[in-house]
Amino acid sequence: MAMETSTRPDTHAPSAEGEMLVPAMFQNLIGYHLRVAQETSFQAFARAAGKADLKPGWYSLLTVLAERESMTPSELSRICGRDRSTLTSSLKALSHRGLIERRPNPDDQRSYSVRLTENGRGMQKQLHAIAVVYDRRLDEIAGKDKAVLIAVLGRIAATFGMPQDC
Amino acid sequence: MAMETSTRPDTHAPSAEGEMLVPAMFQNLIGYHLRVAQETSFQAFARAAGKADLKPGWYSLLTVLAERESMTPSELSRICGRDRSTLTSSLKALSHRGLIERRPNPDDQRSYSVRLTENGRGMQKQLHAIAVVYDRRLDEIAGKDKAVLIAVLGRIAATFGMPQDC
DNA sequence: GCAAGGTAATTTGATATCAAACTATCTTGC
DNA sequence: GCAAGATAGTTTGATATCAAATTACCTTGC
Repeated sequence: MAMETSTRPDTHAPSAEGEMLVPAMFQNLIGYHLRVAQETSFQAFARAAGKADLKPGWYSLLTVLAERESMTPSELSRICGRDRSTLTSSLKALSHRGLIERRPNPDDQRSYSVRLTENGRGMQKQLHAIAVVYDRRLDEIAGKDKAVLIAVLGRIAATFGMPQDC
Repeated sequence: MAMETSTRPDTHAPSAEGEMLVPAMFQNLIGYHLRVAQETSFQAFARAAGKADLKPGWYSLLTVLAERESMTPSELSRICGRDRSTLTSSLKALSHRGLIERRPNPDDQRSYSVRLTENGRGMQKQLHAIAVVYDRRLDEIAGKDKAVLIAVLGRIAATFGMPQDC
């Protein structure tokens, strides 16, 4: 079936049973392959991070914060593509653990801004290191097709990532 | 930067604000683009399905069942890549709504098999129709790169989708 | 200046998910 | 046969997510 698995075709029983044979109806659906690839690779990252007692879900939050002096929850929500109500609890946890700090916005009593603490920056760096390791494997897998892959994925995100309707 | 966006560079204000500008640190990470592309495109499908009062999460379950006379929950779990405990509640809901039926396995009292009912088959067809519509847009976006895309995604899934360790 | 409507964050409620503990049953070794 | 261990499914507990409702504050039109 083409697709040379390349690495060790016989050690530690890699074939076996579980390999998740693709249902025929999904065979030709990009969405299916996209989903499976994303889920499996993210779970690998999450397992590695979890083993080091790091919360994989915090990675993007911390990273986005690492690139800006400070942001409001709503800005973070837009950039990370998570609902504001989701961020409420994440930010509560991050702040509880001293990874971020909040400070009131003097111009708007409803709002506040968050920024990384030193600890938060440290955790971001650790998570980023793990992410980079996993992404190197993705690089190898993509090989010469990396640029095409990223371009296509970018177009998908741009097309479907619009506000609501279309 | 190569990657001719091709389609309408100016109509209906595509730039605007919300476009989720990619954080610099993620720019070169395949995993990031993979995640965003998957999430946005799946959400589009889920919204469309939800509007028709169909549960998008049931799609893969029903589709897998549509291709086999019957299966046990454990087999479904392996094929769909969901934990067995997750399936317990899904199957309860599906069966509650008359979309599947369970029948005891005479050879093993612990187990049972599930199969689609006529209604279940109908719902699968409706969901599949919606999925196909969305996938046609993915096809357009991928264009000539579709084969490469699917191949790379397949390799990613195969690499990371192994049992546990490596 | 004040009422009407908009916006920021939170709370609440629903769903999906996994992992670990549990129950019931089956299989194996002896 | 029967005890020990494996397996099928479920339950329980934790987390992540969204959507809708809520509260507090801001902005605008007049």
